[in-house]
Amino acid sequence: MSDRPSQRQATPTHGPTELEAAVLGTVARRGPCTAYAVRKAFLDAPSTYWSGSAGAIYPLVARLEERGLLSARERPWGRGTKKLLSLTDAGRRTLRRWLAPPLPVWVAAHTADPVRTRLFYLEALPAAERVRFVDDAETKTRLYLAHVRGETQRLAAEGDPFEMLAARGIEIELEARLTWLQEVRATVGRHAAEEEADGTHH
Amino acid sequence: MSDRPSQRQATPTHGPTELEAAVLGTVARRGPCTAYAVRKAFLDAPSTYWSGSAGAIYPLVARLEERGLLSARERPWGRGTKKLLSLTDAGRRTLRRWLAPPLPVWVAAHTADPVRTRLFYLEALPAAERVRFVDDAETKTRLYLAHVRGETQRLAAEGDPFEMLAARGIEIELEARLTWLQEVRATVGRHAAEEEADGTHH
DNA sequence: ATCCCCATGTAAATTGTTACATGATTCG
DNA sequence: CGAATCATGTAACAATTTACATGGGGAT
Repeated sequence: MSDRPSQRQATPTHGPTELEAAVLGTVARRGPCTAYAVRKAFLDAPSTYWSGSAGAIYPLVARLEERGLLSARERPWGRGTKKLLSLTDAGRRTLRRWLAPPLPVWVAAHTADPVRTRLFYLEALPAAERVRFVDDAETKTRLYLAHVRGETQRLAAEGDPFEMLAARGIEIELEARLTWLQEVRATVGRHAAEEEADGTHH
Repeated sequence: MSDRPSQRQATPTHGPTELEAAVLGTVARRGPCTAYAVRKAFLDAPSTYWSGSAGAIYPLVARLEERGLLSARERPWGRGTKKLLSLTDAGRRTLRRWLAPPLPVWVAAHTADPVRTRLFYLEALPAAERVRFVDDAETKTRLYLAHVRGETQRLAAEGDPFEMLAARGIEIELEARLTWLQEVRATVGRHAAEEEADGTHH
């Protein structure tokens, strides 16, 4: 497939990066809020994709202000002030353009699943160890899935529908991984059995 | 969930980054090969996660050589030479340790799906546009899925089983996304219908 | 001969990470 | 009053991207 975008590095013509758009989106969802609140939203999110580190958010917010996508007004806080961020019209347009179809092709492609990445190279492991890999992947996926299911239920009751649907999407993705791991187990298990039968294990 | 790793930044104690391990794994799979061949493997891979740019691979390979995980021997090529990379014993150990269970918790967590990310912020779009978003996501996912299915079939015949299983994993993930998009469509479609009924669209 | 692939890099810029630093506020 | 949280940053560093640069080999 062609069309190899950056996702990480901003190219003036290609709209915001994923993180930039996520910041705009967060401000849109919350309404006027501090950079710290945006940061905390990433910090609290279960994903490890964005760390929400101060060193990422504050410079990013400053860039978005410079580009006129966010505006800040000071709000008294203690004896100083804090900065409440809002979307400008341009910011809202940018967010909508990022969301609106047609999606770039790469957005609809497959994700980078570190379990799948490892499987791709699993040949480097002895056959018996491969079985343990699959077992471990399954156990940990199940564990994580249980947690996400709790979240989904909570959001179904109190959250907004989009947050809930996103959590539901995670559920479905993890269930799919479990299905896949069954197939993997079949192949990997057969290899291990054959090796055992050969007596080539030591 | 705790345990927030970098995935991108090497921490001496925490083993290789994903990209470093993928390079080691690629050399392990191919046997002795040039840095260019590794680079091309990433370039040809359908994933946009790693660009396989020269600026990423060559310095990375140099780092891995310095750390004694890869060794290079010169092979005559034209009037000069090219460098054939092999795994050292330490390199093989590092790769195995990266592959072997127990997996770090974050590896078994959900992936960063840009479609899901967008859905999380979809409220910022007018209701009618949201329906078009879902339609477009479905169409593009289906298209991509068709391509991957072809790949899987090809690999089932000729490829090694791990490559095939990885492709199969992508198939299952994309099928799961389609399932999820059905659920999303139900909610999003209902909202749009309600808005239409209200006559609040303009 | 021309074009595309093989092959190896470097340079500048950007982005993000970890870690540090500081202070105010709120809650128990 | 002490601890956790809110709030805002900066500094050093690492990794990666884009773009540039160069040259040999093989096929049409």
